[in-house]
Amino acid sequence: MPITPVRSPKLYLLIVEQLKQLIQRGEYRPGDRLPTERELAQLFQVSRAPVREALVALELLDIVEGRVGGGWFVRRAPDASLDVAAVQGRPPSDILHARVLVECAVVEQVARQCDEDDLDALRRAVEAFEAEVERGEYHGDADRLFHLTLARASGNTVFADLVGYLWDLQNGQFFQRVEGMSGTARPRMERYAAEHRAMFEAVATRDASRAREAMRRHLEGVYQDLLDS
Amino acid sequence: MPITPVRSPKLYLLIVEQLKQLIQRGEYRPGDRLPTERELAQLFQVSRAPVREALVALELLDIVEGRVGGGWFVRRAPDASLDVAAVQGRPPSDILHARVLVECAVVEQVARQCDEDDLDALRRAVEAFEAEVERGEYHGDADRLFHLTLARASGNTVFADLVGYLWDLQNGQFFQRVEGMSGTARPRMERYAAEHRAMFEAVATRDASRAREAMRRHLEGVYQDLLDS
DNA sequence: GCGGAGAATTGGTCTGACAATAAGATCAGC
DNA sequence: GCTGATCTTATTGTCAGACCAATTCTCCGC
Repeated sequence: MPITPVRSPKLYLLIVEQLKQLIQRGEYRPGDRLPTERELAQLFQVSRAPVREALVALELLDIVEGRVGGGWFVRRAPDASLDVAAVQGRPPSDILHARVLVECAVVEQVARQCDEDDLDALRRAVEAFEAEVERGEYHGDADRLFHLTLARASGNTVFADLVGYLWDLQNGQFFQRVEGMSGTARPRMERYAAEHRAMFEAVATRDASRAREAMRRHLEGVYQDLLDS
Repeated sequence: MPITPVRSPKLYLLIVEQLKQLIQRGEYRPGDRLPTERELAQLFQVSRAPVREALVALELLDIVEGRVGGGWFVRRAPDASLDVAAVQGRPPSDILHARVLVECAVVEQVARQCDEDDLDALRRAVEAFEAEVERGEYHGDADRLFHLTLARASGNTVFADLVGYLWDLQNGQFFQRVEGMSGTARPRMERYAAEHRAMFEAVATRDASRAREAMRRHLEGVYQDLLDS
C-alpha cells in the first residue's frame, strides 16, 4: 500500500510548474522568447542551475526550445492536466456529484453500445475485484480498474480521464490506507463486489436505465461509507 | 527536398538518448539504482551539469526518480509512444461530449440555485468577453473565465476543476493562438458573446431548461467551428 | 539604405564548493 | 547476539564564478 509519498520540494520542479502555468495561461505564447536564463534565475531568486534543469526538462516535453546564443522559445502550450496532487482536497459531496454525473452517463452509454470485447474486459475486471475481496485484501487497484474499464468501454477517452481523476480524488483523500480489511470493511467490499457485478449484468443485458440506477446507488453507498468512517 | 537541419548536438540530449536506450534494453530495470551522477559524468566523459539536466528531464517523463542523498532510480521503461501520446490530444468529439455532459449539468444547477453574487460575477464575465470581442482581440481568457465562473457558481469545486480541464483540452489543442481575429473569426466571436449573454439571461431568469439548451447549442456550435477551421 | 566587422548577449559546459538528506557503519547497553 | 541510537560516509540539490561558441545587436564606412 503506497504510503503518501513525502516529496521534498526540489527547486527545479517548482520552476517547471510555474513555467508551465505561465505558458498555459498565455503569459508566454508559442513563438515567444522567454527571459534569459540569468533573468529567470533572478526572477525565481535561484541560481542558473535549477532554471536550466527546468528548461531542459520542458524541452524534452517539446514545450520550449533552446537555441545556443539565441534564447529559449515557446513551442507549444503544455497539455491540459488533471493533477490530483495539485488539488488540496475537495468536499466529498462535490466529488460524489461529479462522479454520479459522469459515471452514470458512462455506464448508460456503455450499456447501449459496447461490444463483446468490452464485456470481456469488464467481466475480467469484476472477477479481479471479487478475487481480491475473496483473498481478504483490498488496495483499490481492482476497484479503480473496474470503473476505468467501464469508462474506456464508452469509447470516450476523455471520460476515462475524468473517471480516473475522480476516483483518485475520492480515494486518495480518504482511505489512503486500508489495512487488512478489519471488521466492517469486509462486508463493505463484498457489497461493492456484488454491486460491480450487478452493473456488469445490467450492461451485459443492455439495460441502460438499470445500469445507471445501479451506478448511482453504488456511488452514493460508497459516499455514505466514507462519511461513516 | 527538405534539407535536414543540422542541429548542434547538445550533450544533455545525447545523454538522455543513451540513458533511455540503456533502460529500454534492460541494462537498468525498474527499481534499479543508476550509477551516481559523478560516476555517470565520468562514464560519459562530461561534467555533472549535463548529466543532471538529462536526469531531471527523464524524471519529468516519469522514467527515473531522484532521491536526495539516495541516488537515481529507474521507475519504468520509456515506451516510444509516450512522447507521441503526450503530444496528441483527445478526439475533439470526445471532448465535446464530455463538455456537454458536464457543462449542461452545471448551467442547469446554477440556474436553479445561484445567488445575487454569482449573477454579478457572471455578468462581469459576460461583459469582459463582449469587451474583448469589441476591441477585436481574442486570446481566450475571457471565454475561459465565463465557463469557469459558471462552474464556480454551481458551488461544486470539482465541477470547476473539470470545466477548466476540458476547456484547456479543447482550446489548447486547436487555436493555440488566434492572432488579430481575421476574416471569419470575428462573426464567430460575436456569436459566442451573444450565446454567453443568452445563457446568462436564462440563468438570471432561473430558466434551467432554456439555459441547458443554450449551453448545448453553444458547445456544439463551437465544436463545428473547430472542425471547419 | 546597405553590408560588414566588431562588440555584447546568451546558451552550453566546466569546476569547485557547500548544505541537506539518506544510507551504511559503529558502538553502547542489555 | 540483538537492539537501538549515534556517527560517518555517500549522494543529491544548489550555488557561484568562469569560459567557450553561437547568435544577435550595434555601429561604422560606403
